[in-house]
Amino acid sequence: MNIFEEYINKITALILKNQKFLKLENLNKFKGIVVESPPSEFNFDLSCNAGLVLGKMNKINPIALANKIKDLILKNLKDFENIEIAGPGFLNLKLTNQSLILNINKILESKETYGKKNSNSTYNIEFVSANPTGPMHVGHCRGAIYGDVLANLLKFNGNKVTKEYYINDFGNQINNFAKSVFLRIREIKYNEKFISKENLYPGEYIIEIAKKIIDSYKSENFNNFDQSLKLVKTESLKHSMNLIKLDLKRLGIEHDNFFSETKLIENKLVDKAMSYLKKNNYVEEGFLEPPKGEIDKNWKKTKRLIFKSTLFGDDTDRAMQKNDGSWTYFANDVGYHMDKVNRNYKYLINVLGADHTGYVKRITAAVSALSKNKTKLNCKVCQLVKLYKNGKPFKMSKRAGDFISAQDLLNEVNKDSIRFMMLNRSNDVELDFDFDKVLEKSKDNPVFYVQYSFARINSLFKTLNKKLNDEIILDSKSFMLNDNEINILRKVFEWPKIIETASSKYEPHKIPYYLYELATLFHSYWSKGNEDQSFKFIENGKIKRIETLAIIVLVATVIQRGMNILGVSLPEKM
RNA sequence: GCGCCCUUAGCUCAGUUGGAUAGAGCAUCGGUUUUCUAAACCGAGGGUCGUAGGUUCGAAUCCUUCAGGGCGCGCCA
Repeated sequence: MNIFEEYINKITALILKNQKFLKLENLNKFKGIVVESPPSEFNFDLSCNAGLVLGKMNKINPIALANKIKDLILKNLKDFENIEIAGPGFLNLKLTNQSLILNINKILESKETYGKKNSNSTYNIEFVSANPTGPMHVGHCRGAIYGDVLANLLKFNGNKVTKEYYINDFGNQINNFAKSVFLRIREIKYNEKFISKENLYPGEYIIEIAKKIIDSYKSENFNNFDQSLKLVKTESLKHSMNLIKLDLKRLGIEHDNFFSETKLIENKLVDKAMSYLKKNNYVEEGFLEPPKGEIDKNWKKTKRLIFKSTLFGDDTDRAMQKNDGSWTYFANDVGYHMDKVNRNYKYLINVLGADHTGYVKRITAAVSALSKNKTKLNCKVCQLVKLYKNGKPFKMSKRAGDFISAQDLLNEVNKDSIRFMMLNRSNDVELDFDFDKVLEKSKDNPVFYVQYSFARINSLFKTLNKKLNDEIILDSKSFMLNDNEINILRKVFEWPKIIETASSKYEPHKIPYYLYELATLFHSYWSKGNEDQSFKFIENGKIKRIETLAIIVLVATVIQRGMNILGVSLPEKM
């Protein structure tokens, strides 16, 4: 249930029925008319801009029109005890106690599903897809959490979601990775000094992987790289994917499907995609202009297969083949996305890091071409994470191998804080992540703040010897909400709207913001009892007013739903 | 040179299908604990929404200009 939706429907139906009386010729499908919550200083439950919007369309004074609509509503709908015209022509509406009770009961009944925006579509979310040449670093965590929470959110609404990881286990970097492991094996086994070179991976984890391989293959001599390549490669990949999966698990993330680039090629999916695109004249042999950026001495103007991605909004056409005629990384990815398209998802989402911004247009173009514009690929880019420690920037350099891994982070900070903090920003702004702040147990740290409100609620129920899901019966004769309660209730009414915008725009960060605001209202109400005895909830071991209990259960319900979607735990006691 | 993102209080940021007096947290200053968890609460100060135009009853939000910051710009992955 969504109270705003409910009343916009009632009000627009009423206006439609009385179109002639209101002298409205143009309704334009009520575009732009909304019911929302008014700014808190007005002390009303709902606000509607019908007078403003329809007034403009029909050239009628908005305040006069709003007044007429007000009379109509009061005469025909019994839900409101008071309506006022405010500002340039807003209708501010106050619900009767009767309808407040009705709406509270609806939420109490819907509990598990409160806020759900019913939908039954299918989604594929590709996220993380970190190169399997080493463990995840902190930067990967942001996209990982973003993708995971997006999946939770879409699932909450009833969609089928596949969480997918594309393993780039093909190409030069994997060979370099295998070579690094091979040389470390030689170092351990034969005391050959490992000399770090440009294309090799220096990290400590390479040694760990080397040791594991030596243990598992005691009879192997590892004398010749070419001979050992296949073994070392598969084994190294297995171990580093395990490292990544372990990190993901510690973050509370589990993918449904791991898609291997090597298998993609073995199954000739790229060739299939290419022949499809050729048939439609989206790919043909040709020449490209040299790149505009840095000069590349390996660049050659030779004939090769070109994808005409400019037909689908890209800035330039893209090469599908390298100098030696083999497929480019992009061509492989096109093959992969052909497979995704063929799996018939309604929506495809790719979560990318900031360093892949330049990739968005071409892959989006590819999906348009592959699906004849039927499947929409949406690429969401997560901006950089800037690390701080003691308020000072913490630099990472991948080259020297001194980057901060997800493990380092997880060893210092618990998963709940990482998840909440990484989501506490819109994905398209840079995020400052301070190791120290995230460990603080105070209002600075929003995770604790929200968790604490839930712990307080639980402690209250413990004192009352009641359970959160015990039935609550409100008596309409004596029903009365105080200012704190009505403010909390109005916030609770907004929850479905938060879910709706967060999921339709793929902006999960709205959830932590909202939960923080809700927790603030609750803490504020709670603390009132410290200043004024009469605001204590409990007297002689019993709740003073049943309304208070109802409101508090609503808060707990929404916090549970919200934190569940965020994948952050809610201790009952802190 | 081009593309994407960003510019809102001293700091970090919410707020964009155009709406009411632009909001939080931190920091600063002042207050609250015999009684349901002070990991909390209450109060005060703090703004030319980067610049200049435009669209209209109305713009932080839409369009254009310019400036500043970030990321990227391969036939690497």
